[in-house]
Amino acid sequence: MDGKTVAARIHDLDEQLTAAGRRAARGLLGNYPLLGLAPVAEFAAGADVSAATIVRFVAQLGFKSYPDFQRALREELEERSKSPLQRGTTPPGHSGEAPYLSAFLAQSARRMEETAALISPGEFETVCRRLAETKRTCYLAGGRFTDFLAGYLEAHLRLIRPGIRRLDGRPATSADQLIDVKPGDLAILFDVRRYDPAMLDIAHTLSRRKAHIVLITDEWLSPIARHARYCLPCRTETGRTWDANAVLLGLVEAMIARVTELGWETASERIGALEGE
Amino acid sequence: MDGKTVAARIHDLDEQLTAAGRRAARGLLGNYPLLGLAPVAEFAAGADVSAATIVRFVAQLGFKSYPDFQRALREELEERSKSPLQRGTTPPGHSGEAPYLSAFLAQSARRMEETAALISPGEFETVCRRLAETKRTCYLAGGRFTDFLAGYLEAHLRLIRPGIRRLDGRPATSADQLIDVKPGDLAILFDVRRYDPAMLDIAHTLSRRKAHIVLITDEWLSPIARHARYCLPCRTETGRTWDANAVLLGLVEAMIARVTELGWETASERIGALEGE
DNA sequence: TAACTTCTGTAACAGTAGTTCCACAAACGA
DNA sequence: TCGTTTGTGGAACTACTGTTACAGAAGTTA
Repeated sequence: MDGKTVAARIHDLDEQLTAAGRRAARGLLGNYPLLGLAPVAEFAAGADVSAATIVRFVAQLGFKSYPDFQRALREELEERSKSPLQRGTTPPGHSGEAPYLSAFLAQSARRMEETAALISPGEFETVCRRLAETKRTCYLAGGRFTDFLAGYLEAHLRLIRPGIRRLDGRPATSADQLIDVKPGDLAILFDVRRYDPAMLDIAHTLSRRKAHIVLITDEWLSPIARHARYCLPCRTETGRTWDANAVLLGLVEAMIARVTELGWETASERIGALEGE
Repeated sequence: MDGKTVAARIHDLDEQLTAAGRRAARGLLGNYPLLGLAPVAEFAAGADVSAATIVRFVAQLGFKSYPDFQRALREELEERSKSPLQRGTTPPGHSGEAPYLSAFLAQSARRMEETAALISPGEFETVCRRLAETKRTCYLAGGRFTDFLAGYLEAHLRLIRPGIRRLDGRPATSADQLIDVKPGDLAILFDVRRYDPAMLDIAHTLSRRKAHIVLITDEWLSPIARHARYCLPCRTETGRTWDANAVLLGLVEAMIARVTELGWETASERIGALEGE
């Protein structure tokens, strides 16, 4: 027919799709283009709609029959395999306007890649190794918009190893929570700009007790950096009202993944217990 | 059947193949596996043999029917698209050990870009518009590993507009929290795999009360999708123990950014108040 | 709330695909 | 060279898949 990919056609329709049609579209885009190469019944089952809806959907895309649609998918797949450097799932042939979401996510993605250049691989590895050792207690804390990161990391680390303690942000209670800190204990602190004075206090205390601080921060570096033994900065700048904390979560997930690998003996049992709960 | 690829099976037969069978084999291997996904007649034409030969060839490979053979090819293709997750944009300048963090973040970045293709721009925009309207109450809830996302979104939305309510996960209390829900109210639910039954319950209740559900989920779609008016799926698959939830946070941040823009009159005052606090 | 419009799934239909049979052609052995 | 065996393609057959019509459900508007 014409040079448009099926995926592009789907995005062109977009608004014109009905509820069930949209489910079909999602199903296809979800595992593209394989679901479309299956028989109608299977496609329908996979997208949780009826076969009739699939046929209507395909007709709406501009194909005169289902086999016709499948042929287009196959040809598309053939083209793609011919030019191996076909990156990005969004071909540049997109018409006019730049979709807000694509642009935003692409920017976040770029920040994420830049972050890899910002952090020394060796430092990252060392931090993960220290986390995988179960001998020392590990403390976690975050500020106003980063506390949830501490929570996320805590939830996963608890599955992987014992000896995890999370500090809540209130200065009054944090003092109590820090009494047990021993020299050589690990503390992971999150602090991004509009840096939190309470976090700095905690860092001071930890430093005085000779804990080893791992700081996860932004490219401008929290004042805590002076007390930190390890420092993992992320590129968060967006030029908008809010910074990109998704990059921090990306780093956290990388840590979780690496620590899971390193402590797999311990972790696998514990995770297994979770699955069977 | 078994784990062998079709290509491997062909090589196993090899000697046992007849002249025409070999032509079929050559044709298939020539543009693998696309020719096998075509109808028999086309496969036959492409390999320059008769349709009957193709059927015999497929039977020889150990498949009990042609559709069965095609299913195997599709599954194989699916597997193949899952495995090259490791192909990081590894800069060649790095000697020695593989930079784990770079590879990981590159993968996350890639998932983020793919997510843009998965979500319809119009749907995203519509959801943001609805969020920027301050007339309706907006409810938020998340599951085990996604509750923090609801929390993050809540914290920001509260700054932008009034009428935000977060539901906690406990079934006992969630019922109480839902009594005030009015038809047309918005509810943003997070649910990723190992889908949370409690979330489904909440979705049921919301659906019964005619709330409009916005579902943020993974590419396999939570069962809540059936009740959702808007559905925003993210690519989270990593092939590792844990999925990539950073992508979800990326989406959430995009929503926050867009809603901030749309409701700037209201938002700027409120944010100003925060700065000066 | 009620009438209207639009959408969606079920079930019957029709067409096309995959399958099988049979006759012929080719290769091999006597 | 002839008979036998094996491989191959054409054509009829069958079964399944894609299609379509219809009725009920859902959503929308007054």
